[in-house]
Amino acid sequence: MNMIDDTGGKETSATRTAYLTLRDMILTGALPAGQKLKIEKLRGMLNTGASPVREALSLLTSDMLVERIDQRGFRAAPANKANFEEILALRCTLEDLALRQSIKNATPAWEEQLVLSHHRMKKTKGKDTATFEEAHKTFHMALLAKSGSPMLERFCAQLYDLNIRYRNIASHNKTYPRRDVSAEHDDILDGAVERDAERASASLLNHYRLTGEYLSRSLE
Amino acid sequence: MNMIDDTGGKETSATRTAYLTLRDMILTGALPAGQKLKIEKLRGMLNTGASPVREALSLLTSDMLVERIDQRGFRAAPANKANFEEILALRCTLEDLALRQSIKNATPAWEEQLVLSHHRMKKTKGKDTATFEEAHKTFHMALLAKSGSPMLERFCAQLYDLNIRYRNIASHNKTYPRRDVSAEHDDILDGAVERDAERASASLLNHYRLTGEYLSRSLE
DNA sequence: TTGTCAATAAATATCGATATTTTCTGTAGG
DNA sequence: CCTACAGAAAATATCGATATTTATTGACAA
Repeated sequence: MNMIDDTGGKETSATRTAYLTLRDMILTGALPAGQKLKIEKLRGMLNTGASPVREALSLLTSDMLVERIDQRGFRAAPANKANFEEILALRCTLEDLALRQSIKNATPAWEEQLVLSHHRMKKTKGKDTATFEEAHKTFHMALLAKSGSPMLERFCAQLYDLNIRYRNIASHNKTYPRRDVSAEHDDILDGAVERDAERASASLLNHYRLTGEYLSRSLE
Repeated sequence: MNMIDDTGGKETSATRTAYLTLRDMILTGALPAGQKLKIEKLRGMLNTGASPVREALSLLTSDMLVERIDQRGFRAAPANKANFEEILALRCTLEDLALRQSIKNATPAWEEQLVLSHHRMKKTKGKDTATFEEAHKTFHMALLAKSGSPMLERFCAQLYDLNIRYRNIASHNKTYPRRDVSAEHDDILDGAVERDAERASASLLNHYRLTGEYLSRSLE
């Protein structure tokens, strides 16, 4: 089979590769919201067959990143202000819930994982965006990791990604707000480590709403 | 092409047919929880090709009814007590939220749709289970229809189906509880129509928890 | 001009055949 | 007696080729 990877070391299926690539392209905006996703074209980009592409797109449906219309193909999920605000509101509700439960179920291991992922996130400060984004997500998910409800965590992760997508879409407008995001993260961490649900939750929601308000404005 | 439907009137794709059939089989328990879903076998059952089957299974992943493990196929989502209780808890949280928002956004049209779907549900009392179940779901979803958040409604619908699945799985144990489900529905409806969020929500959660407790016991 | 409809072009959906990978099984070595 | 491993069998994943469906175009009649 002919995959670009002639360095020898690939271990994953064509479907998975296509899934990850397409996912990334939609999240970063390389594939614009609402755009028709034609199999032939994607098949060319990823140089793979039609079946893996179709399957990857079907899978992306779960993440609400792709819409499927029977008999007339796939398209990148649309993006608009209302949808963004819906995501933000849901996220606040669900993460608040998950965070409080996590604090209730807190263990030393959880706490240490928190400190660790927070530290690692800080270390990525200078590096490229993708590296930071990954560490950032890891930190936020670590906060929820003891909610005791895998499904709730899954919902949160899904909403997190959708939110990132809007961040990427909006970041074309260059005016970026210069607030102290790092301090906000510290607050959340401190609240969680001290098992102070009120403080942790307030910091978290504040963190989301500040970004949210800014993004919302750039989506007019 | 050779589809069983020789009455002439089919309008839907093979993938969609496969999706609906498989979905139903998993929800009713015809395909037991945790079971390996072999393409060849399913291809035989549905007499269709491998592609529609694969695609249907990928789609069912969204509904958390099927698990996909890269390179080693699909299986029906597992079922156990912990998962059931997780679903129940999430459902209570999310539907409570959605119902309160719906009442806040209530309109005459919503109210009338509620009365209508409730009436229709009552009329299915004697008929077969499938007919009742459909009307029952319609009524419950109508309650949430004005939440203002399509994604929230989608989550609720998803959880609703997962719950039904457990009902079907557990119903093998014949001892069915004889409570007045009809009265419970009336309570919810009354609360909603009178825009009494407290009452409606309390009735709804009571309704879920009563069934939940029973089901939980039969899942030992 | 404008709307309708057939012919054409494009894209999706599906099939059947292989290539790849995983799982199973029995055997030889420790 | 168990463990590791080669070979066979089974199942998944993928390809390339068609059948079907939807979208487009352009001619013709109102």
